[in-house]
Amino acid sequence: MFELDIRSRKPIYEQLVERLKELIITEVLKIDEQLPSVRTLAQQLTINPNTIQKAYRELEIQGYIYSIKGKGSFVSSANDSQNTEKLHKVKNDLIKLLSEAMYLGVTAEELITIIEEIQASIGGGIEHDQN
Amino acid sequence: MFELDIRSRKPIYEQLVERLKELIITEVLKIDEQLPSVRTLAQQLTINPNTIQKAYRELEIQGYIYSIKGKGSFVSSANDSQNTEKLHKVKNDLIKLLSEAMYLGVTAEELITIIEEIQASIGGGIEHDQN
DNA sequence: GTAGTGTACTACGACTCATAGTACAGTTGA
DNA sequence: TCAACTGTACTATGAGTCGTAGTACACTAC
Repeated sequence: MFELDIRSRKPIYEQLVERLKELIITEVLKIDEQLPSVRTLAQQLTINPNTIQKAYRELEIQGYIYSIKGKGSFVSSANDSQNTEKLHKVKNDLIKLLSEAMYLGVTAEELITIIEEIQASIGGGIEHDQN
Repeated sequence: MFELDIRSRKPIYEQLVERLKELIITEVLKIDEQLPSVRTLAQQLTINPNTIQKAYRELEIQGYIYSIKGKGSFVSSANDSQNTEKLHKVKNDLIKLLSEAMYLGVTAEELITIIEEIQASIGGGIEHDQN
């Protein structure tokens, strides 16, 4: 489920944040699904529970999960009021990355194909839920 | 030209790398154009020349610039053999970010519009050069 | 020879990260 | 009511990274 790259410059808690975010976005983890507990995941990954807690806290701040003392941590629904600010940041990052991709030779057509592939794998599911 | 966010968690040299990369990608800095020298830019930004050198070295590793001892640092042309590996990384990052954007409610149409806008501002220039 | 250029190294202090350890608050089920 | 789970928060410590100051070498151009 998780592959931590201990030798990466990227902090372990950030790798966790990214990986969990991916699992939520790709709907491997569903809304209201419970995440592994801080202690359980720490044991599984052989890292400190505080490190897990730091990742979970960041995900909560970004609105991806919610936590209840005594019960656990769960996946949030996507429509969160925080998202407008986060959306702005994601769009800014996207513009930079898309520019870089095009600078490196990726065509607009290739990029559009990537978007369509993503839409087919997750976008359709979201639209289906909205019916 | 540069705005460094001293309070950012992001290291200064990484901010420099990103900003210079943007200037190269958007063709504010042109191929073979000389960058400010390490010492000059350090003075302008009131930071250490070693910090500048670190940023310039990273840009050189990524293939965006080339440096000549005694002469200076210059913008590389885009078609560099390293780019296939970097392209792969950029594509992977893009897929994640595009997925996140769509998860947050950005439609495929909006994303395509963004791509077209980028293409209009820099892509056209690149295609023009290829004529 | 001077004045510019890049490059590399050491040493140091500040900061971040991950850890170990501990403790408190809450929930649930027996 | 208690045990076993859950989340949350804190301190202290060591390791690693970052940016700095300082220094020195190699190169180019005039």
